[in-house]
Amino acid sequence: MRVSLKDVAERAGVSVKTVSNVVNDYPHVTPAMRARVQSAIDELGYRPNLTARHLRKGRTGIIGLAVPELGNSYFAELAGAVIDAAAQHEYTVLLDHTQGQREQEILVCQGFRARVMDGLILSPLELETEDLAARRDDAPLVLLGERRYDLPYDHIVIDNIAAARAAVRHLLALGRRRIAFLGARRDHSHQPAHLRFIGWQAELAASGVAVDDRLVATTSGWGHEDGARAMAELLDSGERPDGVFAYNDLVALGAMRVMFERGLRVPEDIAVVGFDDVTESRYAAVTLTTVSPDKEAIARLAVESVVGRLKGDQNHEAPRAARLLQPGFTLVERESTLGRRPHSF
Amino acid sequence: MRVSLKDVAERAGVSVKTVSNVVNDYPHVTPAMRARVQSAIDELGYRPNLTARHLRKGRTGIIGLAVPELGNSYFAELAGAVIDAAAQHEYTVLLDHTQGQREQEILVCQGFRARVMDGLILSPLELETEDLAARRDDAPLVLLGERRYDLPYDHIVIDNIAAARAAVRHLLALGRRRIAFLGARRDHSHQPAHLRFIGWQAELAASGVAVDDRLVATTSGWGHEDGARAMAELLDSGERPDGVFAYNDLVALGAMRVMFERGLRVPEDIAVVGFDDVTESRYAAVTLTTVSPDKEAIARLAVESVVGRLKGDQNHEAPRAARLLQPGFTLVERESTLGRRPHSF
DNA sequence: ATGAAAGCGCTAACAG
DNA sequence: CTGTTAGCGCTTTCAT
Repeated sequence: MRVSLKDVAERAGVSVKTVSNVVNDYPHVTPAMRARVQSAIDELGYRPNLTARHLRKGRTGIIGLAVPELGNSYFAELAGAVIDAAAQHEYTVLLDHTQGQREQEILVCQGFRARVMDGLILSPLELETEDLAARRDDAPLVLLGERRYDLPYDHIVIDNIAAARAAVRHLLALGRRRIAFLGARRDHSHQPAHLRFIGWQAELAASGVAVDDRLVATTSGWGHEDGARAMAELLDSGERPDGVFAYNDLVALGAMRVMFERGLRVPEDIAVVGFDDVTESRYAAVTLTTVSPDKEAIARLAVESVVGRLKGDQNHEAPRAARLLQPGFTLVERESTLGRRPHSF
Repeated sequence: MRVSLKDVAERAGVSVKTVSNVVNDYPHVTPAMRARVQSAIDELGYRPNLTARHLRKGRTGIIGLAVPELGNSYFAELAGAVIDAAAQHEYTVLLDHTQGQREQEILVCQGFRARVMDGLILSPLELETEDLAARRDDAPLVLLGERRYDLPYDHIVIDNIAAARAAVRHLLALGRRRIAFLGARRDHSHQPAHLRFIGWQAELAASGVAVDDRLVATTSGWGHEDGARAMAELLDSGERPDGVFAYNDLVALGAMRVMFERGLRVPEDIAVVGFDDVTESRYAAVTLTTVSPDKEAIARLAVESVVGRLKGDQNHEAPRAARLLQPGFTLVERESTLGRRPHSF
């Protein structure tokens, strides 16, 4: 059987409390006592039972992170950053993926298999305001990404409209006029992908370029395959854009694959801009120009939000008002818009 | 404050046990009783405290998964598969990344911030046999990947030598004779990357092709950047392979980027084979021929191994002997060896 | 500075 | 079929 505090106490001939003090680095313990207890701990190979500690303290030291899809490297890279940021605060991350399904997102934010998590970082795709409003769980929740909800939760997201406009502006500056948007939802008056779509529209309008609905390609998801399919359909319909702004890098890369297959040159025939700046984009045959959100900042802010509220609870402070935090982004210009650059390697 | 079983019991005018029975779907409860208790639960918005349950039952329902790097989509995709497989057994996954650092791998397998995990799935890179032998934690552990340890832990790994040989055989069949290996470690008599390297050597030798050490490029890691750097160095050294077998897809893709930059055609000048079959490889400008391990099988077997041992403990069964499980793999032949194929889109 | 005892919320014997 | 009770291993008053 496992060795408990009591076993160590018996072995060292002291009380449990003393052992607990040593384990938790309590200030007032005589060095001699500490040494005695420590050796008992070592001899018995004692390891504290975190579950018991958690029950007692009411906190588990675990925060949840729920993203749509780990196969999308943006979320994988973000998850890595969150794990690291959490570790800085001595928190562990429980990772879940929702496949972008509303049901799964609801389950996660209701804390379904939770109550193990002190707090939750959620990157929703299909979740509706009403779902979130119906949330019973009182653990701190912070939202990530483009979807907006008018509810008192911290929300961390870059300025998607500004970022999209910067991307489109870049294409316009290159002289492109027939700029397609890849990755809208069927109902584009709605979330998600809404803001990037709006940004695309706004920038075109501001530059006096006609907004052509035939240049908007909808997708069901946002992976390579969706981008490829959307691009193929667009081309099959007879449209011939000279620029493409994609919902994200994966969609952009999938679309580029189709362009290559059909003998279209990037950027000569079609210039392409993505969104996310995943590692893959830096190593594509034609490197991808893309909006690069500050992932570390996003991760850090998300963790700080959750941890901050947790600390607040603990100190019986009045809850802070919900905040909208906007980390920065940059437009990284690469070959898919600028053309062949000098060798990097 | 949170509502507990006791509160519900008072409200419903029954004992805690009865409430517990209802919550746990105990068979022998009268429908009337069940209804009464259920409504009390609903009114109070009761949610069971899992931590308490865990303490009581000695199990947390959480298994850990530690991979080197989430940014590598192979591991991200694998993690997704493990999460799904675990969910089938009603387990939740705690994900960690070790950055392929020995220290971190040791910490994880010692169950450092653990005791929260009932079991652990670890994909080690630098961990040594001695580290593992020194493990005190008695939670079930299953190992993933190429590294072998002569210790009584289940190990799940495809036949790397056979897979590497199949890859090299494919290149040889295409008439290539100067086949480079990208991604060895400085000390190639050693793990990891050992088996794939051995397979490369063995297949060349078996075909009577000279094994040329100058065609072996070492890397420090296994990302795009490592592949790019290794390929650049190889070419700078004046070598001119006609085939490349890379440790993994990311290394292969990184190397291909360099080939494109230098005007080398794939596969005409250099045919390339990778390893892992990440999604990205199917959408590259030149799609990548690669060894495709059965990720779902790996995930399923890993979870079943851990869960099986957990069940065994519970039933006081004698522990099963450690097993070596080898899921299958296939060689997926694409453009990087076969050349331009008919359109997919 | 250390010890004794209570109890976090739950499940599992054991009664009834 | 339902109630009583004793802990799971730990932290934490409250004493000393």
